[in-house]
Amino acid sequence: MRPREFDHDDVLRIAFDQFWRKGVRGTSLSDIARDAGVQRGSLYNAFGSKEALFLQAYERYAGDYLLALQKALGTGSLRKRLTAFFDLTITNFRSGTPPRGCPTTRGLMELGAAEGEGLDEEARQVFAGLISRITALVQDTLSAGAERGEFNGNAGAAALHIITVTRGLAVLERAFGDEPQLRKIAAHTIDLVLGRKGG
Amino acid sequence: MRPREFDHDDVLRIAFDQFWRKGVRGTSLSDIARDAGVQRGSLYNAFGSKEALFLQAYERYAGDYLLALQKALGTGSLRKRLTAFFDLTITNFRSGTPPRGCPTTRGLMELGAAEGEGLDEEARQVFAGLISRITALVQDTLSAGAERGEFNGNAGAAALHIITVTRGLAVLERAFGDEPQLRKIAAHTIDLVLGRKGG
DNA sequence: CATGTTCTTGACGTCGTGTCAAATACTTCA
DNA sequence: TGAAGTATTTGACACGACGTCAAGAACATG
Repeated sequence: MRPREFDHDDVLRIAFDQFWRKGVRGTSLSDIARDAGVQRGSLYNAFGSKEALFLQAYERYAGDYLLALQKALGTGSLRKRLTAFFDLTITNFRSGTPPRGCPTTRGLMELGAAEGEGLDEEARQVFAGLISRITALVQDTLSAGAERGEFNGNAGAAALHIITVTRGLAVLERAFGDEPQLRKIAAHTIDLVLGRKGG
Repeated sequence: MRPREFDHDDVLRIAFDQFWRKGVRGTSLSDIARDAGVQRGSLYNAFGSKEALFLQAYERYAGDYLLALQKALGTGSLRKRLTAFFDLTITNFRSGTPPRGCPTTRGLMELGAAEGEGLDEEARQVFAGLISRITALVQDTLSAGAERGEFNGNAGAAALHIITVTRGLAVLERAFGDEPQLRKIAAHTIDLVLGRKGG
């Protein structure tokens, strides 16, 4: 056994950074290889394909992202929690250091990756899994809020609604990039779901 | 002057159909050329690039789509109009004849097209323009409904909210493909915006 | 120190985009 | 009717990216 000359996780981080900054399509394995100081062939040997590499990098990110969301949803009044949730989501659209006019957002990266063919099905499932887990997180938060009398309504439906708005915001961000407006929409959504009390 | 041997609009239609079925990335100009019975070079001569061709095909589609939306938003009670609007939007996600497990939807095609680099900026603007026009349409409908007492609230904010949900549905459709659930979310959104009266 | 397994390396094949010059076909003007 | 001019078509070319493969290199194990 000959040991790897590079760190698996380092490459994953570097790859994700590139995918995020330049988009999946706009990032070649040569770019990643150069940045990571690794031969291109080694990447194929270690990960199999560009898409498999993306998937691993994405799943790694998804884990971190979920933890952050969980934290944001864990303190304060229900309204505060939801506000923090939207804040984190919107901030995340442009976190990092995007280049000139970069329209690529983490919030929709997986769509760019799946566009065309290839790992479509697998990327779809990974993405769907992330969405589901986020929805569950929000739903739990709403249910807990309901028990404290901060919300009355269908927690499942409301959570689904919130997640839908969240994904819609990602699309709008890509089209307009207007962050203040996104926050207005988010606030409005919270008002609608919570019934405007306290707003 | 030598006249073109193919019809500009025919090619646009054929190209859009391919883009829709296989995604922008998954469609090569060779595919379109073969389907249209045109030489690949002629496409470059006539349209400039794959992305320019996509943009023209997309703008053509956008015009048709807007007309259909306008029609859907034009009859019945406000609730009926919004329901028709969401129906058309959701149906449009999968209209046509997608191949096996096709995850590409018209609702997000432009994102796949813009992924990476190239015409990013231009595609973004075209997409943003379409979103804006749809938002205006919805807002007008809400304002008209408000005058008839069917809605009271901020028509602008509500329209933005609805459009956001719409784009979010497109993302969810891509992730889950579960149409019944999309319709539930749509109905819930209408309830939230209209205040659940009559539902 | 020999052996074997895995990783690395560089060359190759394929496909897709985009460019270019030469050939072609049509219009227009004489 | 015929010649000139112009835009289109055509096929070859260059380039970059993904993916494969065989040969060489480096390490663990006996």
